[in-house]
Amino acid sequence: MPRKRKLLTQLSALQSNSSFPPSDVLDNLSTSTPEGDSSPKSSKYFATVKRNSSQLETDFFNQPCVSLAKSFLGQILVRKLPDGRELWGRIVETEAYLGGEDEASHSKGGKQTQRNAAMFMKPGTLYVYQIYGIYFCVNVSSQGEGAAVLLRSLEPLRGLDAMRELRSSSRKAPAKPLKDWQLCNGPSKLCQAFGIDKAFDQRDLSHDTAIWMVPGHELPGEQDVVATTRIGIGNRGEWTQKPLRFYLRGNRFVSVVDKKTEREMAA
DNA sequence: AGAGGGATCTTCT
DNA sequence: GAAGATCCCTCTC
Repeated sequence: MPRKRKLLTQLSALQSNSSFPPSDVLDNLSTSTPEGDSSPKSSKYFATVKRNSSQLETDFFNQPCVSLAKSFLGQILVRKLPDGRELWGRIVETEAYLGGEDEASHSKGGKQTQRNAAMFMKPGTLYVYQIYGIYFCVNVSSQGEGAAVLLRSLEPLRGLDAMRELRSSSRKAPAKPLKDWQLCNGPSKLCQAFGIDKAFDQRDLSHDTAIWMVPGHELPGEQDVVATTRIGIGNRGEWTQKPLRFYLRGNRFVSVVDKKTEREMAA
């Protein structure tokens, strides 16, 4: 489905009331420009009003890892940049990393280190680590000892110009401007686009002022979620093949599509 | 369209 | 000392 039409669908769903999400999400929408990027900085008072009742809290994050990984799909990650600009992205792809027994997890064997400490913290705590010396990945701690959910892809909703800047700055050739679908379709790309680095490690998603989540208005049903193997974990025995990656079927912003699994799904 | 390699550095063995 | 929950560019078919 064309993107424009999809956005229109979302918008009309919002405006035709529905009790969900609550009012301040609507406020955000109605006070933002369509572009969202060049909007004037809001006052402190307004910013305070903006982020309270609708944001996802600890009780949401406090669910088993696989359950949380699926529940994230369709929810919205919000990032407020130092200059006041807000970035919005709809979560479309996640991976569950269980503690202890999961051989592909940084917390395998139940071992806690300085790096992975955030995986053992309260649900909703961010675990950010550097990979290959140059990139970052962001996880959210879930219920369960050492368990966390990796955020793999977002559908950019607001602040796309800022995302493009952040993504392009760390690349070599100026090249062509990135397409919308290239902004956040990968765990390290979304970190770049949202300005998430090591400084966000161990922060609490339900109390931070620079990053938080709000409920999405278009949540998927069972049929819309593809469950398949995780990406880039190498050979981890039986854990290599477990269906612990989840993404929205048919969404253009997913990083890796598994057509075979999709064909095997019941229509 | 797909394969292959380089970048780059922290963490843990 | 080696590996790594990645990305991007280049080469080849």
